[in-house]
Amino acid sequence: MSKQILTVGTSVYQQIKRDIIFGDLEPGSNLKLNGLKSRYAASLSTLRETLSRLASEGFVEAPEQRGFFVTPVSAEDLTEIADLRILLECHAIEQSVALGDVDWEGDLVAAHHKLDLSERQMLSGDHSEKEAWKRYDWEFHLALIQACRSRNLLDVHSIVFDKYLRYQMLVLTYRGEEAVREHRKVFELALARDVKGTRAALEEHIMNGLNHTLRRLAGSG
Amino acid sequence: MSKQILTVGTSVYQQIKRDIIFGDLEPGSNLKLNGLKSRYAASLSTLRETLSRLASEGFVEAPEQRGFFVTPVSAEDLTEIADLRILLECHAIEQSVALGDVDWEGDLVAAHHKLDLSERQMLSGDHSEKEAWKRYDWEFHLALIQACRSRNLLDVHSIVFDKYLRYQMLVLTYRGEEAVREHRKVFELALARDVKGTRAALEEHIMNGLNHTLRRLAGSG
DNA sequence: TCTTGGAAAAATATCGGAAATTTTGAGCGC
DNA sequence: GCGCTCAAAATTTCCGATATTTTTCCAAGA
Repeated sequence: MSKQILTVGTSVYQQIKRDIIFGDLEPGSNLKLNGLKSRYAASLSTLRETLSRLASEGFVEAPEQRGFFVTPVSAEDLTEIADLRILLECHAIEQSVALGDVDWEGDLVAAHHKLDLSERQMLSGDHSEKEAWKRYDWEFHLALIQACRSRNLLDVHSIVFDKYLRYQMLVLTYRGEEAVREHRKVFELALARDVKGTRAALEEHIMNGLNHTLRRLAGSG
Repeated sequence: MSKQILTVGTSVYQQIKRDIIFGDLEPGSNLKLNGLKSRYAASLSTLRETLSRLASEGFVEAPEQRGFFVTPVSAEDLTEIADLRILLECHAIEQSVALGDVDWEGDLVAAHHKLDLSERQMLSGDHSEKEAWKRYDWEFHLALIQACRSRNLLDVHSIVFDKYLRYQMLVLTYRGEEAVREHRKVFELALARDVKGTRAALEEHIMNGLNHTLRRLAGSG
């Protein structure tokens, strides 16, 4: 729980990434260095360093000599990202469910419990804790695949997951009851060590989320 | 063919990445900023920016407050990367072979031809053009999956491919005749639009490369 | 009116140095 | 000999200033 003392660079990196994912920095918008300088209280060099990192992860575009932009959104991009997430996460969950040990099960139970609590709160109409819900959702999906034995796979997945999350945050709506059921189903199949079943349930969960988000994205604009 | 005028940052980025992939910067070695400054003729800020990018791609490690290191190598890491490459590239090639149009076929034929020439030169004992061979190998594999219709997938793949390549360069040896045959087989199955066949041939090609590289890696230590 | 040229303004890219942190190593007590 | 402390050295982190490039805008000519 204790917060490590952060360097300015890391702190600014986390803030900007968060602001992009939560839509506080609008997709496609121009990130003027001087503007960011006052907003995030860091020097130009530090900001450039941060934006370069985000650019290589794909949250920012950095055309040579003409600054930085928040990566735009589009239905095609969302579809690609969801496909990629399915490819990576479904592969990882198969490995993980097959290989996970007792500690993995314990962490998974804990993560699901916290997500469940948070989703019930959202269901009851209290959307104030969107950021907390986002964290629990992430931690649940991470717990599922944690035992896959590939750091490289987990690293790539986490970036794709965050990109997917930006779209979810953008449409602002919560799928409710349906998502709760899907999470529970994946959870139970994973504990039962049903490799193929878990995989199928996860794929369905992501596809449903994609369709939901695509509809809202088209609806708003 | 014309070379764009590059910014210092981009130029240094390409040089350092190349030096890591080709082993001129040793795995695990400490990248002292002042040392790099004279070697690559750039300021500290520019170098930090570059190293941050490479760190987020995974070629460099950047523990907080204690500098930068070339990412170490290990048999486990190589195995993970090969698995990831199979996951991504085999998925992409299925899409690509199914969807590719006439232009795709044309580019593929050209890429295979150039790779074939380069490999024959390597076979005849002339290893002077290792860097050119590397480029042709990359361009061939890229041409194969180019029509997959997912920029996101291609972007992730290119990083994983480069990481795999570093291990190949590290062991220095060329698989020769065998690799030539495998490339030709993948090429012909792709042109024949045999989706599953191409996929299987590609997977076999990567697995053979992995085993070859793993043996050499263990051998040299 | 439309296009073109080209300064003025704005923004980015790069650098060198100051501040903060980690590493080194010599001296001291046990 | 071994570990500990603390200051010196090395290194990383961060910022302000300069150089370069792009963008804006206005006027002149077709």
